[in-house]
Amino acid sequence: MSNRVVTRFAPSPTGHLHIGGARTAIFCWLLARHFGGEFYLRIEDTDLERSRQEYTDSILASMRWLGLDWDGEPVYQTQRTALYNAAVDRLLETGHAYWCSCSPEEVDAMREEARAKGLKPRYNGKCREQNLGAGEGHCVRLKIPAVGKVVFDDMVKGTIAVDISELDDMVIRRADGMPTYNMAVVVDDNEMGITHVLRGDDHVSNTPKQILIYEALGLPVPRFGHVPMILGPDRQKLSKRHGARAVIEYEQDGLLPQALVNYLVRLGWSHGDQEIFSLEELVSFFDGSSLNAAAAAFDPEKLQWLNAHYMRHLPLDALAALTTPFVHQAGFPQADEALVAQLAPLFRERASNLKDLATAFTPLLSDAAHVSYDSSAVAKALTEEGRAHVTGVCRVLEKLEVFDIANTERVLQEYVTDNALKFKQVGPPVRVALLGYMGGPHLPDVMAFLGREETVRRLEQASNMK
RNA sequence: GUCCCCAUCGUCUAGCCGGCCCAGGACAACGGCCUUUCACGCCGUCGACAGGGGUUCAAAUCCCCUUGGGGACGCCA
Repeated sequence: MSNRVVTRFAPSPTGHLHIGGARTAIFCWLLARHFGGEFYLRIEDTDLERSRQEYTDSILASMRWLGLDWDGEPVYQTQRTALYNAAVDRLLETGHAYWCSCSPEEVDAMREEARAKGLKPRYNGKCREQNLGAGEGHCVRLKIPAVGKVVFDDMVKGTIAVDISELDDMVIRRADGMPTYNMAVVVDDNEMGITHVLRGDDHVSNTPKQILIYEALGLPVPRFGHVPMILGPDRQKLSKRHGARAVIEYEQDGLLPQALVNYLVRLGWSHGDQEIFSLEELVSFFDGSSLNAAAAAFDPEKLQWLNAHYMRHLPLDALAALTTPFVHQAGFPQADEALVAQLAPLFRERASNLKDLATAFTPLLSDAAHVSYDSSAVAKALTEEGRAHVTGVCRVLEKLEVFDIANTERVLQEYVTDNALKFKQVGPPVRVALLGYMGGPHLPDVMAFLGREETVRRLEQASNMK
């Protein structure tokens, strides 16, 4: 017996990859990578109505973006009906399953009746001993044991026991011949050699059902682990109201994948007091323990903080490469990576995502005529006196031979000293004249970037304002 | 309604096979320092063991109940 670890992530392609799914994918991936095992992808596309190829593509793209590589080719459930049917037939042959002719309406009535009595709504086993054969509208049900308990040791929640009286003879093959979810999952997990099933909390009640199928089939039962769902900031179920939820949306907002991964992993898992983890560290630390059994609320602010952290620590060329598309999107299609690499250092500590970073470049990339001036900043800084200083500074700057950071800084300082001023009197008006708002990078950095000609143009433009 | 799961600062969490915890870290908030603005960085403040019973010399840590939250009860996945 080897103790290899094989995990899988099994999304259904009915939407983009959401952060909840992304987190369980990350956990599964980490578990497999930590133990040097395998990680597979299975597309659960048996719901023909809602499944779409574009969503499969989107999910795979998000997985790649997050850096989660999978082994082999993704498995598609719609291509494996033969496998499921063989298993159902086997169950029929061994007497572990039976044909059922009850209509959905009849079953509904049974459930209603049970509920009315204060019991768990269940199918009452009407066709169980009928020995029906295949027939129009007949489905196949699993014949579950009459009494007993299903017990399993959950990796995150510990021992979970459910009495069989809580379960009923579930449908394993629909009247249309397609296997039901629980049936397909068991067949696939077994066939794919999955040893550890890590999935969302919402599946705990499916687990006893699946275990019953494993047992009827005489198959080894894998290890299960159910991670709690992610709640919204208001501790309610995560929904559209809570803003971006799909991984692709975070990507479009300019988040770094390592920040999202780091954030998501820390939601429900911890390693002492450590907050920042490289992927390598995660792989070495994550062994499936230390998973939190309680649900966690999603905190956009902490995500933002993490993202800002990663942006500050990214090598400049990498940051520039990632930011450039956002700069194009912000309306400057001519900007290249070299230009972005010049700008990024001036703003990277003031932005918490790539999109904001790119947007922050706007005043420097626009020409003088298109700088947008913040009216309250103008009112406050470009007073008559302020404009006089702007003019004064302009006069000395236009004479500067070498227009670089050191020289502009020196000249600016000299202007202040020579005129017995305080920097506070000069800095703000010049800043607003150059950028249009209060805030942003150091003035010499801004001037050096703009160059003498553009700097002078802006200063003159501001001197003549009003 | 029935069953299952969960419960430490506003949030993520450490601690949880009992004593080192009048509970530690991080985000946020607030205050300060740095500073040519904004930001970064640094320092500090505020802030929690849901409630009640047990067990024990000793409980955030073990047990029970209550309350609160979540999930599931489909021929969806």
